[in-house]
Amino acid sequence: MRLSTGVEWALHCCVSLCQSSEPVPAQRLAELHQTPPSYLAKQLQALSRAGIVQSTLGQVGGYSLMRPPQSISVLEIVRAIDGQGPMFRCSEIRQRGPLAVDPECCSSRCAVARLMDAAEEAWAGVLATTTVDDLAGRIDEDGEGAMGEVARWLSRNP
Amino acid sequence: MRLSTGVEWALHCCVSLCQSSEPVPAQRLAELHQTPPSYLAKQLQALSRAGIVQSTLGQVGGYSLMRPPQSISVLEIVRAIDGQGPMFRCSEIRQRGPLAVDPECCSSRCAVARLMDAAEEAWAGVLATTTVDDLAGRIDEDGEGAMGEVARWLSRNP
DNA sequence: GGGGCGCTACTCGGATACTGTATGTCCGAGTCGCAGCGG
DNA sequence: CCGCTGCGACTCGGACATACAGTATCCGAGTAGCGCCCC
Repeated sequence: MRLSTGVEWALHCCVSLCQSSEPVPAQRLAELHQTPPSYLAKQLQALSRAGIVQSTLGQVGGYSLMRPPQSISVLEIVRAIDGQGPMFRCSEIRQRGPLAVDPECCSSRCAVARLMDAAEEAWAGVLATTTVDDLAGRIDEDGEGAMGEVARWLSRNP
Repeated sequence: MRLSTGVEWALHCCVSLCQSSEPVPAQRLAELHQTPPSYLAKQLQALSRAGIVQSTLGQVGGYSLMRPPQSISVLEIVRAIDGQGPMFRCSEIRQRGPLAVDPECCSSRCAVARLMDAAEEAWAGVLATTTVDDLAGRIDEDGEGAMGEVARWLSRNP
């Protein structure tokens, strides 16, 4: 059970994007984070499909946040990259084998699945209550104005 | 970020095992849950390495719980099958690229990693506070004495 | 000089290879129980 | 009748294939800006 590498990149990209009012090309984001440009593009496309970032075509196009960073939760980004499905998928073992339970008795989920769901909900809760803006603030505190540098670097022409 | 299929099987196996005082062969557990015997054996071996179950060799050998089911947490089992590593692995993006932060300023973890760690801790907390015994109890409630049937089936000779 | 048009350069987007992990399978090493034999 | 010994069958354990998802890459479709030409 490992999170995709792209999740980390996507999070950093969103944090970086909220420092720029103008669209930033994927190429430039890849340069900033020193990641494979083509692969990062894939992640950004996923964010675009999820309605988190907006893509602009053309010569001065690129990606920009679709909504204010206070209204974008970390969970949204993780789900967009990693997929919507639950981490635990019950295969209904109880309905198989010599002691198979009658299917019509299985209206409620298996106890194992219920526990796993509860755990995942706790996990998701932490991520849902943190926004991109929160994250940017924390990174800025850690790095003593690191976000300002990012903003300057993004606005600077290559 | 998907949990291994083996996690589900391992959990059900542990629940079943606490219904039998005598060792149960992997073959028989596979029959009970209708799973690939060889693959299930792999999971049981992992549980054995983790010190959760005890393996007994010989003609009437098999697997049995090494400790009372009240002292085995679900988290232990999940970790044994799925691996100990954290689900989020920080690649220290902040130390790369044109705005690389000085490595000696990175004594504390990245803000993104801290958040992910917190989320995982919340997840693990739920699983750590639930034991195999709890799980068996819940399954028994759901299935109206399902555990008793399992105990009877396991003690019955094939 | 102003407006329209075409070109170019740049962007994203999806279709396409490759790699690593999860899944699934197999056969060998080891051990216990039982039967047979001897005392 | 009791104890020892050998055999056999059953067990686990790790080494070996396969399938799928994550990783990485590329090229085509589309658009906006800019320069040029015409009026």
